[in-house]
Amino acid sequence: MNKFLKEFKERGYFYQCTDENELSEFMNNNGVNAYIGFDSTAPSLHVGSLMQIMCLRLLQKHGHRPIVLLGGGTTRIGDPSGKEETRKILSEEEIKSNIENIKKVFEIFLKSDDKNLKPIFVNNNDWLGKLNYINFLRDIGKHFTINKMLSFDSVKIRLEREQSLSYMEFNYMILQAYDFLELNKKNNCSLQIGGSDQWGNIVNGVELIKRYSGKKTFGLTTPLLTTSSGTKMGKTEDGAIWLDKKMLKSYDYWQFWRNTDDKDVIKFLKMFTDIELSEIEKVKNENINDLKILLADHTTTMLHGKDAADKAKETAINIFNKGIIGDEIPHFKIKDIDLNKKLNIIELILVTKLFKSKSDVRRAIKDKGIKVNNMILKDDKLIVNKDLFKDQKCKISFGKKKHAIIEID
RNA sequence: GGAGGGGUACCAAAGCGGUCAAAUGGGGCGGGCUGUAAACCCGUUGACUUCGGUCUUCGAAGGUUCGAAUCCUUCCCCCUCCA
Repeated sequence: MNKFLKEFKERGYFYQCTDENELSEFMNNNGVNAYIGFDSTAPSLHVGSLMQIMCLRLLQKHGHRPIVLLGGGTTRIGDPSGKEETRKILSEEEIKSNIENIKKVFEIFLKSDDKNLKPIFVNNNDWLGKLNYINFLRDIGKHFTINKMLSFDSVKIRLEREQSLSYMEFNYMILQAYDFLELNKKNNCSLQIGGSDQWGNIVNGVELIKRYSGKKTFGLTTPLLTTSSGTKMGKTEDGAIWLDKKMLKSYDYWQFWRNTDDKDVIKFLKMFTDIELSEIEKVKNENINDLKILLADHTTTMLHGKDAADKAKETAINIFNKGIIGDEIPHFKIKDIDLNKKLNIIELILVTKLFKSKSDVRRAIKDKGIKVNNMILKDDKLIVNKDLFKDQKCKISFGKKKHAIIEID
């Protein structure tokens, strides 16, 4: 088997392929240009897209060229696949700024030094935005039958659930198929990779190209990733795990991986790090917590750099093993004069933004969830005085994992 | 266009004149156990509070009533069936 495909499988990225044997042969004989489309509905990507990004990395590793499609055009429509309801539609300005920001993620994850493997960025708005409806229907629309379109899961589910599917969304699959055709023509792209929920859309593209220009192309899908506990990857208690320093601090990113479920650790090491599989094989029976640290180190280094990863690790050791708070913990400032105003402890705690309301804080105090300078806070009527601030600093902890420092300004 | 069903907190779903800030389940959060894990157990899950209460919520706006998520009117949205 082709070595890219082999590793693709071994790392757990493989779900389905339109024609595995031929693709394998094709990739053996050619440097392949392969594309993955990314949603531009948010200002950044989150961990849910990480497997796809890793796929692009793997392509480069094996001498193939990634094409990153940031769907300015399709984002304006909204993919109904895997969605229960119609998505909100974003304005063009929002999409544009999202795309700019998302691009940065790929600049981090993908190499640009080799001009033959350097990622190509495309925005499907460039061609979808210019389409002429009549021409499009005649050239492209004729290759699709409603009969077939109705048979796709993305459509069937919506119909079965008695949820409305707008004509606009119904067209999404045609547009995605057309994207593939465009990329095939313009960028010699012959492989589309995507999540398993994209299967239908991908197959449509492969078939459209076959009919339109008689060329053979391929589709490859990755499994829909859930954690061992069955929840969707990338969504946690505090929201999405963003691949962006501004939206999620590197310490929190490190923590996310450090807190991986035992059962997922090896799987994640394979999927989300570059550690050679033979190496993973060697260490897989080591202490599970050390492996989690290994995972956290690698993933964080990849995204935020070695320094950030080291710092995050150090911070974690300080917090969990030594009870010391470092710089990675959010710092907040309070004015000296405010301290003289008989400030209630609740108001002080609110400064940390760990809570959304006073009731929230009171509740947490009742649950014994708040510590001030490592002491459980029992009295919600405590008046803040300067004794709480050693070296001008006061530490507020919520649960075991959330901490903040308040400094006198 | 005609007939019917429905819109309840993060989600699902009860309630159908007062005892409803709203059952129950899921999710979230905290605590316990532990390994910063899983499982399990306990608590909690609108806001403000001098902890007595107070205020704002059940698609929207009005109305009836001492009192409405619950009744009436109008409007908006969703679904099913018929044409």
